Amino acid sequence: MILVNQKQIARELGISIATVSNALTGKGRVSADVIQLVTARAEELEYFPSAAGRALKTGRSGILGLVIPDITHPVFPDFAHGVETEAEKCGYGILIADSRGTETGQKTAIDQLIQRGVDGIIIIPTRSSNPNTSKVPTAIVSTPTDPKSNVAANHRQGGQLSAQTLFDLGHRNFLLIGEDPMSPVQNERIDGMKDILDGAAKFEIYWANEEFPDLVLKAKEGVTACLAVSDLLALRVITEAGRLGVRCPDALSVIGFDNLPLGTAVRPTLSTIMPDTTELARRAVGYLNSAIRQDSDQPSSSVVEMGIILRESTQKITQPTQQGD
Amino acid sequence: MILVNQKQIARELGISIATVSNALTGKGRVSADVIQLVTARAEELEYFPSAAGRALKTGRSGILGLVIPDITHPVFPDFAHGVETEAEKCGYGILIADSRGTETGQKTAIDQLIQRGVDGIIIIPTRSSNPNTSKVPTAIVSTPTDPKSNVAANHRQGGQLSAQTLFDLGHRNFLLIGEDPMSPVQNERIDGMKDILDGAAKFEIYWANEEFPDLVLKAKEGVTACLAVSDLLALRVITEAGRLGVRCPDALSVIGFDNLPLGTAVRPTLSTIMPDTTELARRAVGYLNSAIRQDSDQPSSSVVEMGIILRESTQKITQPTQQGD
DNA sequence: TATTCTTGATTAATCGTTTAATCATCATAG
DNA sequence: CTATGATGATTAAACGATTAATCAAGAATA
Repeated sequence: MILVNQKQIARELGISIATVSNALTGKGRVSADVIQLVTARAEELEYFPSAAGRALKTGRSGILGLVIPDITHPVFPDFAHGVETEAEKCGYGILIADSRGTETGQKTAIDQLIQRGVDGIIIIPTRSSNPNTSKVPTAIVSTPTDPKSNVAANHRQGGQLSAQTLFDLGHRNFLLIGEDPMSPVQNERIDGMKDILDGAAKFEIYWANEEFPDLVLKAKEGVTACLAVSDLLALRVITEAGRLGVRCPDALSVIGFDNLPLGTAVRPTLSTIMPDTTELARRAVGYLNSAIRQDSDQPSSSVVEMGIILRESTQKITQPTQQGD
Repeated sequence: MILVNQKQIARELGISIATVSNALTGKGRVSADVIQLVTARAEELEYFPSAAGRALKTGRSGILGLVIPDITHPVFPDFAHGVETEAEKCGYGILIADSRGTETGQKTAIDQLIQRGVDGIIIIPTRSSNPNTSKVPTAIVSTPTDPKSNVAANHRQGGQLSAQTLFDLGHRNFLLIGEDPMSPVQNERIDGMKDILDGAAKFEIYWANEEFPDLVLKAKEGVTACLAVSDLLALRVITEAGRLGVRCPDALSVIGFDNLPLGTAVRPTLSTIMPDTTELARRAVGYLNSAIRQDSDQPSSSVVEMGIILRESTQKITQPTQQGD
């Protein structure tokens, strides 16, 4: 556990510490052969510069904070993964903090991160909160309609894509299912669906935490497609339908959101709408990066489009459903 | 973005920096009223001690590293969440690194963390790798049979619990389904199931990435229960069975592992076996903590038992299945 | 009164790295 | 032959917090 520092390298080679530092960082004036000598010795001794020493002097820690409402939410890992790889490319590490969905939790999480000396913070805000972060550069990942959002996925366009896809497959009688009517994300997705369906098809909206639709009844009424705001909800629809004898996708096409791992495990496999999380992460890190180095060309708020993954759960309509009420 | 440091507080109050430090940390000798004065002023100015300065002097960063094979694996978030809350109780932050499942990825991840000055590392090793971490205290979270494991969930006992539960419900003809025959975790779970069933009941083992069983045929042969090594696999079984007309849980009871969120979304809701991840995280952090402070009473390798969550997918057997071949 | 203790505060050194300022040496130009 | 420049390396001062060593002054003891 003995530490190798520049002092040791300097002593061994009989040169000054400053020269070692200059040789390793490429700054200052050092002869080529001394650079050679120093880097070789550093390699041998497995020298790693002290993060603390460097941070103290430069005022930058090389660490970004990531604040999320809930680690256990299944959408998170993909995003975190993207942020992590993207940050690494820029030479940053990622310190995660869970705000536990509360505003106070978010505040303490942010304070924690600042206290640990992060250079910047990426925040996925808890529901309609107003994170105060005057002290450190920040990138807020929220929804396009959130005025303080710096980076967002286009949930509304995702909703449009969801509806349009099934409309194009011939469906004309829809069930739109959300989980929580207070969620901005879910509402934007629903709004997108309505953009397409309003006036063009029949549809009904249900919020699952209030009332779950009677799928047999709905099937009888002519519903042939169900647009869910999440894969978990879509899973519930598929399996609930299956147990009631409404076969999917023959009698009912279903599509979800977020491309969770369950989508390839369930039978039929689940079609889904999802943002390019890698791109989302790249923009968040990129935005933060330029905020940190105070670039003049601060990128403005950007929005990432959503894409679709077609699997078995969405099919062309079989019998034209002109029977309904 | 102006920084408040001890020097500023000292200057404003007309005292020395050392006194400020002593007052804030409670060390040294300081009069009660000076402590009062200093803490009050620190509060006002929203003073946060510089992580870098403190780390440099004390040699400890207050940050733990967490190395995992794959952030996007659905089991991870629960564990990460536990580690994060547990670490926070001990005053640590968590720096995450994804080893991407490869041995070289793991090596670079560990090096990265060391370079960033973490005080210790929690590693979930990539399959049968031998992480070299002589440089920093380490807690390895693996399986009970892995000799280098410091903390582990008792997968075998979990397998036993899975089988025993359904055996007690009257089932005597089982399907055991794994995904990957090379996975130590999955094999230990299967071994546990065999511990219970060998000689006591009829059973067959399938590995899904090689061959998925014909559920209709198996039902005809008298199978009434399916033990899957993961919830994702269980989901596939439930939905595959449903689409083939083998109703769950009436004709087939199914149980999985890991308590994924999908377990409450699928119908029937899924019974599952899972470790107490909070406890697992607590032990990992606890082990690491005492390794860092070089406690003499270094806890030995510990194993966390698994528990069961009973939901709708497991039911008492209806007709005694003495018909089989 | 002289000596020792106690209390409360200050000085100064230290952690490891960076960097501006300085210096020595040698070559080139005037 | 001296003045100027360029080159390569060294000195020394930071960064912010901690901490051992020191000191001053008043209280207690002999």
